[in-house]
Amino acid sequence: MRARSKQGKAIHALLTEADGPLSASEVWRALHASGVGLATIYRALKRGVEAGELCEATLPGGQTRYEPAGRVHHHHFLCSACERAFDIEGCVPGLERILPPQFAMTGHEIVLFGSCSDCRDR
Amino acid sequence: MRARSKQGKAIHALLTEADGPLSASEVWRALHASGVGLATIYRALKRGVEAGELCEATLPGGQTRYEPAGRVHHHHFLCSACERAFDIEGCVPGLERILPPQFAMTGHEIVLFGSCSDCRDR
DNA sequence: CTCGAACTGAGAAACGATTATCGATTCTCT
DNA sequence: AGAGAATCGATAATCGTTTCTCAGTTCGAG
Repeated sequence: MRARSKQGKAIHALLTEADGPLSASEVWRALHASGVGLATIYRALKRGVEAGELCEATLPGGQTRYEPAGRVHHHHFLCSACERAFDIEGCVPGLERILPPQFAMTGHEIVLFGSCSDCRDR
Repeated sequence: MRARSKQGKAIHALLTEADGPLSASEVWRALHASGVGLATIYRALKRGVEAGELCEATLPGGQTRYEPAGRVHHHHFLCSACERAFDIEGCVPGLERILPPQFAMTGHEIVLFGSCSDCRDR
């Protein structure tokens, strides 16, 4: 196993410190100024998922978002204005009560929509 | 205003009778045997949204799904095997309790994942 | 019935997201 | 330092989805 490259460290650090899952292009927006190419970002994200260090967040929207694996169960807030996703702690009980019996549930995702603090005033 | 065409009626009927929101390609799979072209489906879906008769379901996945507008509040089940979406009646209370105060919530979506009845045995 | 507007099917084109390719660079081990 | 493998950045290519174009058809008011 080879050590993580400088670029790989930067990508991983960005995802770890972010307020929520990031898409490849969001990572690129943050890092291309320091010379990181888009292909490198896609490669690092894919490698991260294969290595079990990252996982894909299943949110609405055209692009895959990534977050560090192994986080405690949480959900997401999606800002309709800036399209950013934010982590939300906690969950709600009673989901199995609305599940019809013919389905076998393996997971769930709750997405709250609205405006984030940066966009709510404007 | 012109009356709905034969094709438009078929598309609307399909969406109304479906178990959940359908994507353009799902509609096409159901109707191309009767000679309906893919472009017609995209045009009818877009027209339906503009006319307020249809709305887009905001679910994870690469394609937009459509359902008749004006349905009572409900959520969706997404089969991981066949990728079909199904309507689920009901909702759960307490979502506002997990919303951090810096966000302004305008809506929410709950997606349950798992296997539908057709896929759970295989 | 006649005309023009709206609609159609087929296929080409556009689009955004992602992946593959290239030669150059960096890393790790010896 | 030197060899070989992994990674890099740039860019071309690919992929699935959606839109556009065009010539032919259908609708509906007059």
